[in-house]
This record gives sequence, C-alpha cells and structure tokens, in this order.
Amino acid sequence: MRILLVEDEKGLGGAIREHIASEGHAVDWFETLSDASASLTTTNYDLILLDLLLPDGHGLDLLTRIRSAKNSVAVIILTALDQISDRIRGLNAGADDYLVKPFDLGELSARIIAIQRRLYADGTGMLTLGSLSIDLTNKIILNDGAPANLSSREWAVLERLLRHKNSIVAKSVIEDALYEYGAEVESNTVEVYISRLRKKIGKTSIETIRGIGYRMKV
Amino acid sequence: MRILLVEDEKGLGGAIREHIASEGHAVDWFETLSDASASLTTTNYDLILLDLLLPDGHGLDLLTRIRSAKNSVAVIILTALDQISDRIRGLNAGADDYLVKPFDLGELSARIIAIQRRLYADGTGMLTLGSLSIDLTNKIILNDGAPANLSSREWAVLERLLRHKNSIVAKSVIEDALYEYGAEVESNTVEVYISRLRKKIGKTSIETIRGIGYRMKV
DNA sequence: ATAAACCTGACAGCAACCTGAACAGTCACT
DNA sequence: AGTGACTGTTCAGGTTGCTGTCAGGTTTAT
Repeated sequence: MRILLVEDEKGLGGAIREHIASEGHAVDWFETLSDASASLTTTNYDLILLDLLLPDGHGLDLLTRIRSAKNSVAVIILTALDQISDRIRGLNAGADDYLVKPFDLGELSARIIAIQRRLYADGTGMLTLGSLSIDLTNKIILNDGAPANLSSREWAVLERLLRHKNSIVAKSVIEDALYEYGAEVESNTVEVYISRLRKKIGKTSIETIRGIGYRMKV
Repeated sequence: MRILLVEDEKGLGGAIREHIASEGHAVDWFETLSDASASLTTTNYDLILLDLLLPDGHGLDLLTRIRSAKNSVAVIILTALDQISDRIRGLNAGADDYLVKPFDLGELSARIIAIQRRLYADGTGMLTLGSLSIDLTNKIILNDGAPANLSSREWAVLERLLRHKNSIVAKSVIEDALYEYGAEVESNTVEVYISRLRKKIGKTSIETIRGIGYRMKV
C-alpha cells in the first residue's frame, strides 16, 4: 500500500516508517500538516497515519478537510490524548481507527492489516479468483494448488489489481503504488511486471485495457 | 522472548535481569513508569514484569493504559503487597499472573514458561512440524527421531519462527527477540543463526522471504 | 498500411543472502 | 592454572534472485 505518515516526533516517526516499510509498503513521511496536505493533492494514498498535535495545527483539521473533499482514504489517528472526547471527535471526523500513544508497533501492523482487509470487501484476507487462492496476510498464492513465489514488487502490483477487481486500474496508478515520491522510472516497468505476473499466475487473469491500464477479472 | 522489566529496586532488578537473560531472553530494564512506557512505544515485547510501587506512580496505571490501547502483551505483576485486594485489582486490570515478593527466581522461570506455552495456541508445549518434534517446555527437539541440540540463541530464533508459523517473520523482529535495546549488532547475526538452524533441523523447514524475513512452514 | 501501444526474453548490476572459518569468552572438569 | 567443548559474534567470499532497461516482436486502432 501507499501510506502517508504525518508525525512530528522524529524518533517515533522513524520507527514507524521503518517498521511499515519492512512490511512492503511505500511510505511518505511528513512532519507538518502543510507538507502532508501538499502531498495529498498529488498522490493517491491508501492509508494515512495521522498524529493530532502538529507544529502547524491540529490533525483533525486535515481530516475534516479530507472528508469534506469526499476523499475516502483510510485514516488511523495516532495521538497521545487518550481522553474519550478526543477519540470520539476523531471518529466523528471520519477516522477509521485510532491508536493511543504509547502503542505497540505490532499493534499498528494489526490495524493496518485490518484496514487492508476491509479494502477487499469480504474481510477474511483470503481471496479466491478462478484457480487462484490468495492469502493476502501471509503473502501466499496458490495457482491451482501449486504455490507461486512472487517478489515484493510483484505483490504490490497484484494487490493493486485485486483492490479494484473488475475495474480498470490505470497504469499510472500501478506505478504510484510501486514507487514513492522521488524515484521516477522511465521505462516500461509496469508492463514488465504484468508480464511476469501473468507468467506466474496464469495468462488469463489479467486483461489489458489498451491505452488505459489493466483489469483483473473475477 | 523480548521482556520488559519495570522494577526500581536495583538489587532485585539486576538479579531478575541476569536470571532471565541466562535463559536466552532479551531483557530491557527500566526503573520508572515513564521510561518503561516510552520504550513500549517503539518495541514489541512478549512479556512485561511489572512492579507496582514505583517512584513516579503506580504500576496498575501503566497496565490500565496498555489494555485500553488494546495491547495484549502478557503481564506478570511483581509486588510486595500481598493483600488479596491488590491481587484482584491487578488481575482485573488485565494482568496474566502475579508474584508476591519475595519470590524464588525459579518460580519466576516457571511462570514465564507457562506464559510462553500460552502463546502457542494449543497449550501442550509440544509441536510437530514435518519430521520435527519440538518440546518447548524442555527445549528438546527431535529431527526424525534424532535429537538436535540447539543453543539458547538458536532456540530464541526458532521460537520466534514457530510463534508465527506460516506467517512471515521480519528479520528485524527476530533481531528484536535476540537483543535488548542498546546492544546493537551490525553484522548478519540473524542470517548466521538461520543458517545454523537449517543445518540442524533440515534445510526445507525455513523459507527465505527476500527483502523481508523468513517463514516457517507447517 | 501505419503508428502507437503493448508483450516478453535477455541481460547486467546490485543488494540480499548463505556459509565456512576464525576468534574470544565462558564453563565444566581436571 | 590448564584443557577442551561449546557459544556468540564477526568477517569474507561466493551465490542467488530481484530489478530496471532495452530491443525486437506482436497486437490493436484508425
């Protein structure tokens, strides 16, 4: 997933970033609301980890703006304020979940996985797609019973397609899921990964929509 | 296991720390609630040993906060207050066990082992994994009937993998289980232990997930 | 027919990983 | 104190497998 982290404590921010990145997500980390909202205008995130007390304002303001712009990105609030009123305000403002500091990084992972599952309607974390069985949580994929080993980049592409199965996923969207801001790629990387995926999980599952992108059929 | 010890009596704290460490666990020892809860934000513990009367507050406050943050880490309370009311309050607040001071270090070990068993769903302390039979309580492992002797560090790695069998265990997670905060290791220790484990219990049981960590298959 | 878009095999570079070996420290036993 | 077995850590050299790029072929739209 592509994750936006807004946290001004450098120690905690670094720890979170490293932890999430090691689980295969692309993380953009900002320490202020203004930097974060600037990045929001140009990038499509799957999840925002939002601290509330920030040097240039209160995180709930950003959340309110996000929701009033009809952006349904998942948001987990990270805050030291464990008063009930703040939790309620956060959830009312449209947060999906909250974590009270201090929290355990493993707990954060669990919440992220829960969010991730919610993105795939059924909620189990298991998917069946034709002859494919996919365990998203443990990154295991069986093609007609035979295990297929996907690299982390291949998983990222597959995940992105699964999230919008039966819908068209633009090539640029896939590219954004692969690379965080900065590292730009000039060649036909996405095509190459689609090709590699097809070789591993079967040709028929991914359809090409010429000029636009790809679609994964149920 | 990675264990957080909160105890302000230096003599007792040092003794506990040394005793547990000699059994292969990584121990972080703090003498105040605030230091302990700071460490909780960045580290994944398997167990907390919690004294109640501390210089900056009462241990139950920390425990309450931990549980209200939905953190399910195991907690053993260490306290000189042997009144029934305190035990009940501790267990109500979400402690897993308690020990009344003065206690025997062997008794502590026994409680830790009990906690450890509880972490492997089945509760028997015995595991079978392909041609491996593993007795967690007595640290005996049979590879196709032939006993394999594992060092304590090797056990720590194996244990960590078994706790999450069929899931991916990040290399950093294994490292955290081996080393307490501060004593950082720069070289490829985890890889070396994985290599030694494979040599002792068979190559096939531990799978490498490149760029992330390892996975133990059932 | 033509150009644009796409597919895919090949490849070099590189980071991650594996593993044998060396070495100091510890422990039990003499 | 000496000895030998064992452990934890580090290092170096070899291996593996991922990644991005490209070239040349194939498909599709107009």
